Amino acid sequence: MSLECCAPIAREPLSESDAAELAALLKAVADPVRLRLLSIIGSHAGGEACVCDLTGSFDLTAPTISHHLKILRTAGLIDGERRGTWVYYRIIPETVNKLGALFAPMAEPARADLGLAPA
Amino acid sequence: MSLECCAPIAREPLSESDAAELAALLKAVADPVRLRLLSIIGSHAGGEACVCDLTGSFDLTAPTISHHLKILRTAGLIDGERRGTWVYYRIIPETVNKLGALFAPMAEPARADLGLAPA
DNA sequence: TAGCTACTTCGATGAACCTCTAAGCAGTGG
DNA sequence: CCACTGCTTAGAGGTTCATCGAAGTAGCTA
Repeated sequence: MSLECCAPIAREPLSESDAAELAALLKAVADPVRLRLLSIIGSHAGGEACVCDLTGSFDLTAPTISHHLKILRTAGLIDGERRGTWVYYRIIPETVNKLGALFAPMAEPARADLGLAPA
Repeated sequence: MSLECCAPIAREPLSESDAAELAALLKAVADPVRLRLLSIIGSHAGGEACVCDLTGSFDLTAPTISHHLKILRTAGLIDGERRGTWVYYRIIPETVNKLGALFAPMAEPARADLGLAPA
């Protein structure tokens, strides 16, 4: 899937393979814990956060957090790097932008396209 | 959740309740079949499509398509209306736009915010 | 009324998923 | 070398989910 994968969702029918790839990406963010992980990492000072900054925000065990981070990393949404004792995660903006492009703002009525009503 | 629910994902940490609501919305689109259903409905002439226009595009039974349409409708992504024999579905743009706002384009480096280093 | 088509609801099955505990790996420091 | 902390991997248990066949509802037509 290229960086600029697909037209906005309502522009033209998605191919089966594009839909599969986008669905996999969306499944990675379709979880409240992972959504909050992303937002915490992305808004953290320096653009990155170590796992120790994350576990405190959840009533979950460390292995569970690690599991969610792995899913985000596998999906290409974040990248992790070990520096000494700690592992730091950072958002990969290109992947997030792909989702933004998919749901790019629609015109509200979406009916002008048809020549139905000039008014 | 208001129309303009949340700041972009990487701007500030999501609240637990916002994350839960957004995750529910994302789970509705995190499926290749539903993604294609949305794109077919949205790009169909007239901005709407009847179920009979949809089933032909999938190797799935009618109950399964109906199941996916119900999930999209429950999530507020589409709206259905019966006219005579057929049922027509239409995208609700406001809900789609909510997702677009969540993944609004990020600046690529995202490090200028810190005053860490101009160079 | 009866019959036909379009679509939805119901109930069941098998796969995928979130969470945990236990155990393993990496790095630091006595 | 041993102990300790930070994080990940492995395996298990309970829940959710996609899909199907069968049955139900809604509308048209004769």
